[in-house]
Amino acid sequence: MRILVIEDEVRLCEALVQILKKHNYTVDSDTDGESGLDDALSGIYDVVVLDIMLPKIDGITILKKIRSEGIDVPVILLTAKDSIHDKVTGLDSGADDYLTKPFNTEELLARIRALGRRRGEIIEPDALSFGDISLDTQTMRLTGRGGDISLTLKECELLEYLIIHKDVIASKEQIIEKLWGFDSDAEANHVEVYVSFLRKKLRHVHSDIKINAVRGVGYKLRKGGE
Amino acid sequence: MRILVIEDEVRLCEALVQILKKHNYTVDSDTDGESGLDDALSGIYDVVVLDIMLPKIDGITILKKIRSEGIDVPVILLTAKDSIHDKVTGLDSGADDYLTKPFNTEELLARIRALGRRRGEIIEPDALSFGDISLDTQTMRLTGRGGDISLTLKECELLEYLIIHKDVIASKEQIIEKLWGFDSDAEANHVEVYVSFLRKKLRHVHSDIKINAVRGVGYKLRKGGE
DNA sequence: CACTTAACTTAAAATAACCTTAAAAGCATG
DNA sequence: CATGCTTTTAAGGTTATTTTAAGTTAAGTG
Repeated sequence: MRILVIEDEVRLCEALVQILKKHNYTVDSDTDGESGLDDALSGIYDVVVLDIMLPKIDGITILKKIRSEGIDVPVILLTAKDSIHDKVTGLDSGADDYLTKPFNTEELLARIRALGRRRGEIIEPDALSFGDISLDTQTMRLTGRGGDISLTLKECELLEYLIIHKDVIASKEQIIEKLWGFDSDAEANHVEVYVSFLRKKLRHVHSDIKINAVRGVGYKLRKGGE
Repeated sequence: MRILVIEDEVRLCEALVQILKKHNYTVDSDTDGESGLDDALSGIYDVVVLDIMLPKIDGITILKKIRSEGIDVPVILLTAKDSIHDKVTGLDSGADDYLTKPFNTEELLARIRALGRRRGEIIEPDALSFGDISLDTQTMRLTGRGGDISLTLKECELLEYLIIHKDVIASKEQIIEKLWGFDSDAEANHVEVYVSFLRKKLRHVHSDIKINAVRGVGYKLRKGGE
């Protein structure tokens, strides 16, 4: 997952890069329209985050050029103000989404994920992380502070689900639906078994992450110091 | 935090209401444009979730009417397809955000929270609270002025019921019906036992909330200075 | 004030949820 | 078709929660 950020405000640009990298995306950036356009035309990116107001070449022009070259990478426009005009022009020119400054991290990340879903592709970061562990869903490897280990498909899916839903308690029903499908006859014990497998592997990589069972409700990840 | 959902697909509508309620929002809903508009014009909502395709009056018309009445409640549009046209029309008409079906819970919740932040207000779920306590029904944790503690399922349901019905005296029969179901053979003593459990936990978090027994009638919460 | 009844509290029993492990079954690969 | 790996099944053990039950306290009533 490669993201290109084109934004001339240096501080904002760096902040964006840092945030995205933190979430395990691969990120490049430009601070002017000219080099931004060059990079965008390379066609190697999965998402472009594009400011409208840019030195040398403005965002809308870049967007039009990209599209006229037949590159249909998802583009998220950054509009300086709450200017409907920019939005409309941007969407007309082939943008997939816009974001009004100031915006926050969560929102940007949500939109990037949403873009992936909308196109039916999966624009996901290659690795998820939580506390002292990191999960590479591509290679299905779990890395902790004391080594790494490979997971089976179901283990990986379960941990992925728990990390993505780290803020809520994931019920067994939800987990079953996700891992075995909506009308499977999988039982609660399936989940319990995999939770048990995962806990063992978490210990194996010396992570201090715990899978907390909330009786009658579901499971929730917990970091060491909580 | 009051949310209005206007959506004609009954199943989707109910699902939305349930999900939002589960996250401690107060939710009303309509399944056609006419009653939807009526409710929206009341101006009491903090967010409106509005489907575009609706019987009687379509979403865009509703949106325009709302705005022409000077109500600037945040509106999230639900667009049936990936139709840029709908988005642009919607944004022109004064929508704050849109969501393309199908979408998932997380995304909707994120957008609702994001809307609040963007406007600088705090559109947060009412973490069910009363006096000096606050109850998170998601994690089943009770927080008081001197720490927090986890509740069991029944304890949580009981306290939730008491808080929601804080203005009236909750009878044991009502409580039994809510916690154990309509035709259970649960007895009055069950309620008494759980009231006792709760009182102990309220003391544990140093709350000054009291569960008042009204002889022959039921229970009612009371704040410290009452 | 004595009596009755409702409510309170607590401990112990029963139940249901969850955990773990081992073994069987399924599946792909060489 | 044998091997190794993943997934499912199943059983027994552990613990948290719910229910039962019994003794105690408090409130209302004549």
